[in-house]
Parts: sequence; structure tokens; C-alpha cells
Amino acid sequence: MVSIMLTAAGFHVLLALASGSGHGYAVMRFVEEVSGGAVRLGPGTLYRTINRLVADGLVEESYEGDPEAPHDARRRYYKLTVAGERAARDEAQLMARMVTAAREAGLIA
Amino acid sequence: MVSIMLTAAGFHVLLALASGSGHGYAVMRFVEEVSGGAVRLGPGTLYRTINRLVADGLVEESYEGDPEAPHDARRRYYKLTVAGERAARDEAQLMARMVTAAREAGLIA
DNA sequence: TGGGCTATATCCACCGTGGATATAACCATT
DNA sequence: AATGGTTATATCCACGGTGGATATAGCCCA
Repeated sequence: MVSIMLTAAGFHVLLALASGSGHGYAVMRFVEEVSGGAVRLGPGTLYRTINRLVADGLVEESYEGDPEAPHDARRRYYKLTVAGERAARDEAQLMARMVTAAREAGLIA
Repeated sequence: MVSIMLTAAGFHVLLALASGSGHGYAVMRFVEEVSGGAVRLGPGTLYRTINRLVADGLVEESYEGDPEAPHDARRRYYKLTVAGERAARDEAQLMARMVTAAREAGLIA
């Protein structure tokens, strides 16, 4: 399959980062929350996916942590690159088409 | 990752079948069309995915072909089972949540 | 100072994917 | 009736992503 170059896990990570979840563990919780618990990214998939996204130039490490949060030396912060934003947008638009098709098929309201 | 038990390819096939594409090749064209060419299911992924869905009880072979179409001995027709419809609906709803989240994040309009 | 949660990282076996290859039936044209 | 392009299904292999366990360690509260 082709889509763009994103796996499902990759899209979830990009969406979480776009939604303001700055570091890995926050991404994990975001994905679980936004999916109502249906999607869970285990640590293996999570950190490997982040590293792949960094290698692909869709995500970059950010050395400015969340100013609201208390300092936590363990955390590594990430943000979308321009290419990452574009990839996330493309994939979201593709998904929106799928949802529309599902509506037209009478699968959902 | 968990979602339900569907891979991306699996969902595309279920959606195509729910939309009235009765046989494998029609599924392939539907997926390509509905995605604007962004998603392509090669024959390998396509037929293997169908067989897996049959084995999982989400799809069953239907021996009543499309009455509109001219007879074609090569075609094998398929339709969703009740479980397949439920799985497709669950996945579509999950996708709708992701699209909503993407809107809230300002990724798409 | 002990325990539970937060946070990141790596490893392995398994499974799905992509793409090539093969086969053959269908249909229009010559 | 032969040709060629499209439709249609099927199988194979190497590759890469996934899931889940395991490890390590910093954080925070009692």
C-alpha cells in the first residue's frame, strides 16, 4: 500500500505532536485518549516510530521544553517539521475522504 | 498497535465491499478512486487481505454475482458478514475521531 | 526509603506489505 | 481466428513495521 509514506502509527504520532503533545509519553497518552482507548502505542512502536519520523525529516527534536511543565530531565521534546505538517495534513485529508465514503456507504451516520 | 484487528488494507477492502464493489479487482479500483490515487492495493496485498478477512469471518464469498454485470467466470464475489460490518463501522468511527482531532489541531479545515 | 508512576530505549519473533511474476479469461479490432 | 490490451486472480520472497517483554532510571508522594 502506498498512501503517502506514513504508517498508521506514524500518523498517530504526527497528529499528537500537532495537537501539542511535545514528548513521547504524552504522545502515547494522547493517542489512547483521542481514540477512546481503542488505539494503544506500546513503547516499542512509539519510540521506534518517533525515531523513524525524525530520520525521514517529518519530526525534529526541540530543545525548548514546555514552559508550563516542571522540568523533567528524562523528557525529550519533539515538534513537526514543515514536511511533517504537510504529511499529516495530506493523511488527514485522505482519512476525511474515507470517512465520507463510509457515510455514503451507510456505515456510519 | 491495536485499533480493532484491522490493518489499513483490511479497512479499505471492507469499505469498498460496503460501497458495493463485489469482487477483488473492483475493490482495487474503488480504493484507488476514493483516495484520489493516493492509495493503491497491489495484487499481493489485495488478495491476501481478502483471504485473511474471510478467514477472520469478516467477509464471505457470495455466489450471487452482480446481475447487472455480464457474466465473467474469473470473478469471485464477496460481501461483508455481520461481524465485518461492525468492524468496518467501528474503524470508520475511530477514523472520524482522528479527523475531528486533526481539525481541532488546525491541520485541516 | 520505599513504591508507583513517568519516561525512554532496545530486543526478538511474528506478520503484513510491496512488487514481481505467472496464468488465464474477456473483448474489441483487424 | 489471431492479435493485443485489459480484466482478474493467485503466489512468491525479501523487507520492514508491529507487539510485547524487558531494562533502566528519574520523578514524586507518603
